[in-house]
Formats: sequence, C-alpha cells, structure tokens
Amino acid sequence: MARWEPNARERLVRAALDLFAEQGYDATTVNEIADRAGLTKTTFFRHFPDKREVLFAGQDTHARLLADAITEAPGPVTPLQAVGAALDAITATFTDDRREFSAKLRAVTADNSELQERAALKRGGLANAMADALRKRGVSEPPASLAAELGVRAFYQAFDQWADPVNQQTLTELARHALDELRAAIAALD
Amino acid sequence: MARWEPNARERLVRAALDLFAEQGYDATTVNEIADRAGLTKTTFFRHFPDKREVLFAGQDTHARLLADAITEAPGPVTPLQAVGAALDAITATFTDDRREFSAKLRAVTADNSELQERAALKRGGLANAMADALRKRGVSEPPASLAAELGVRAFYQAFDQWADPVNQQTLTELARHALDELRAAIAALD
DNA sequence: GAAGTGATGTGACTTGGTGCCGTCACCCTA
DNA sequence: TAGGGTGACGGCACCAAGTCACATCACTTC
Repeated sequence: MARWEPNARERLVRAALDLFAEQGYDATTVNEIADRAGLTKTTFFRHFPDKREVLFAGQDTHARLLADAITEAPGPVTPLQAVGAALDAITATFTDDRREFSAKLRAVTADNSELQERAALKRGGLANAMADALRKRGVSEPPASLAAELGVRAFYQAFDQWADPVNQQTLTELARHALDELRAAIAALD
Repeated sequence: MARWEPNARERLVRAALDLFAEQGYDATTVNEIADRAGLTKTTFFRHFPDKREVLFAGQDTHARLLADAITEAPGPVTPLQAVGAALDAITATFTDDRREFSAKLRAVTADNSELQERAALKRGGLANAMADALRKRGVSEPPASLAAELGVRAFYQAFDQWADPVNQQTLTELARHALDELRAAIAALD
C-alpha cells in the first residue's frame, strides 16, 4: 500500500471539504472528491457510508470523549459540574491549528440543508452520549437529558464563536462562559 | 382534476406510511408509493421534495401553529407560560382519530436512521420557530432558546406516550404534565 | 369554441450508493 | 526463497432517488 502518502481517509476528508468550499456541496460529485484524493468512488464508500459522513465522521469520537469524561469525573458532582468537566476535556483537543478547518466546515454546513440534517443527528448523538453517561452515574431522567442538552448547546455556541477568527479566546474558555450563561438563564424561564 | 377522489397528496401520504409499515422504509420504492396512490413517481416529487418528506410535511404547519400561539398569548407571561400556551394550542389539534396514524409514524421513524435525521431537523425547526416567537415578545436570548427547547422536549415526550394505545390520557394532559416535570427537574441540575 | 391553466404522465438523464470480482503490494511462514 | 494469506484498491454493472423537458387532458373563462 502507498504508506508514504498521507492517510487515504485524511486525503478524502481534505479533498471533500475543499471542493465543497469551492463549488458547494451539491455541485460536487463523489467522483470528483475521489479523483482529487487520487482514489475512486468505490474506495470513498469503503471509508465513509455516504457522502455527508465525510464531514462528520469525527463527531463519533467526540461522543465517546464526552461520555468518558463524564464517567470518570472524580468525586460526587452535580450534573452540570460533570458536564462542565466533559466540555473541558473535549475542548482541550481542539488545538488552534484546527480553527481554519472548523471554520470551513461550519461555512459549508451552514448553507446546505442536507448537511444540516446530518449535523442535527450528530448533535443529538452527542447529547444522548452525555445523558447516558450521566444516568450511569445515577442521575435521574429528566435532569440527565437536560444537563446533557445544556452541555451540547454550550459546546456548539462556543464552537461557532471559536470558528470566527475575530475571536481570540480559547475554545475551552468560550465553552465555560457559554455554560455559565446558560446556567444563569435558567432563572429567567419562569 | 379528479376532485371526486381524495386529495392526491393525502393518498400519497397514506400509501407511503402503509408501505413503510409493511415492508420498511428502505425496501419501499417511490414508484411503489406512487403506484399504490394511483399516480407516478414524477407526481410524487411534485408534491414532496424527497422521499422522506412525505412523512414530515405536516410538521411545518405545527411550527407555524406554535409560533402563532406564542405570539398571541394574552398579557404579560413568563417564557414557560407562553410555551405552555403553545403546547395547549397544538395538542388540541391532535384528535383521537390521529392516534393510529401517529403510532405508525413513530414506529416507522424509530428504526430508520435516514428518517431519524429528518425528524431531528424538523424538531430543530419547531424549537427555532418557538424561540423566534419568544424573542419577538422581548424574551432575551439564552432564555428564549431554552424555553423553546423545554417545550419541544415536553411535546415529543408526550407524543411518544400518546402514540402508545395503552395510554388513555389526552395529548394535552400528557404535554402539560411533561412540561411540569421538566420545570421541576431544572432544580436538580446544580 | 378557442385559448388558458393546472395537474398529471412519459421518458431520458445524473448521481448517490451497493455488490462482485480481479489485482497488486505486503507480510508471514515453511 | 517460494508460496499462501491479507488488506486496500480499481473496474464494472446495477438499482433507486431525484431532475428536467415535453406532451396530454380535463376544466374554466371569455
């Protein structure tokens, strides 16, 4: 195999994101993506179950990271504290060299409903993973899902801000701030 | 036009839901759906933008209903009270003869990831519609989205229970109860 | 009764996605 | 060093979702 070349999977992701950014998602064909990566359509579908997934495959790793962080949070903590620990753990993996990639991903997803659909599903997956982990720690049902939802909401809001190069703060800082804001907003509901 | 026959659109929805329930979503072809409705594939796609949408087209109406109810809620109300009024308004439209249809829809959606994706997007649409309406009433940003999220969550939970024929309560009662539970759960977050 | 309008049918086409089979490089072992 | 196994890839045929241009047919309206 061509091991001197970067990962085939990685090449496919890069080629796809670039082409989507240049021409739009719909105007880009799987054959084009594979061509730019020096591969074929068949190989593309061996690495990703469908065209959308090439952009979101990483999210599954995130779900595991979040769940693990909640499971391993030390000592007795409130649901929101556990969620905060999970956010700290995952945001730490977003080093600054991933910002451009993230910005592109966000822009491409923003103007295509097909991708928004997949994004919505993945977001639900993150929330479910966190809620599951919380339940395994003994958190009861309405609070577990609610805390997980707040965590996901904080993460996405922070991610959106972080993808904008204007913003200089760390993703971790942004996420902590977002979660604090949400916690405070609860009081204004009723 | 064949006005002596039931609505073409309605026939397509019925045919699709029945076929999905009988054979599964993937195993059912758009041609089959159109055939059973006495139409053709082309006509199907004139009524629905894609195969999934035949099951979820109604949700767009729901989004408008929820938003209108929030906009027209009388007097000064808290965000959660406005959301409660919206739930009352929409659940009132789910008469008991829609239960079997709803149960089928829920079952079909449950075991197909493609449909879950669309459902996730539609759910987000409902939440956005309510949040928009709340903001137009002057509710500030984090609370508006949170109240909308709680409302959608209560609605879906109630809907799931209502689709199960074991449950004898009204959808309105179930939704009110679900929202109350969520309101109470907030205290256990931190 | 002729023109217009709206809903439908027909058929060709593109593309996402699946499945089968062949090939080639690499690795391990006798 | 020969030979078999394995894993990644290409080629090709195929199906179904979706698009589009064009024809048809009933019904309305002037």
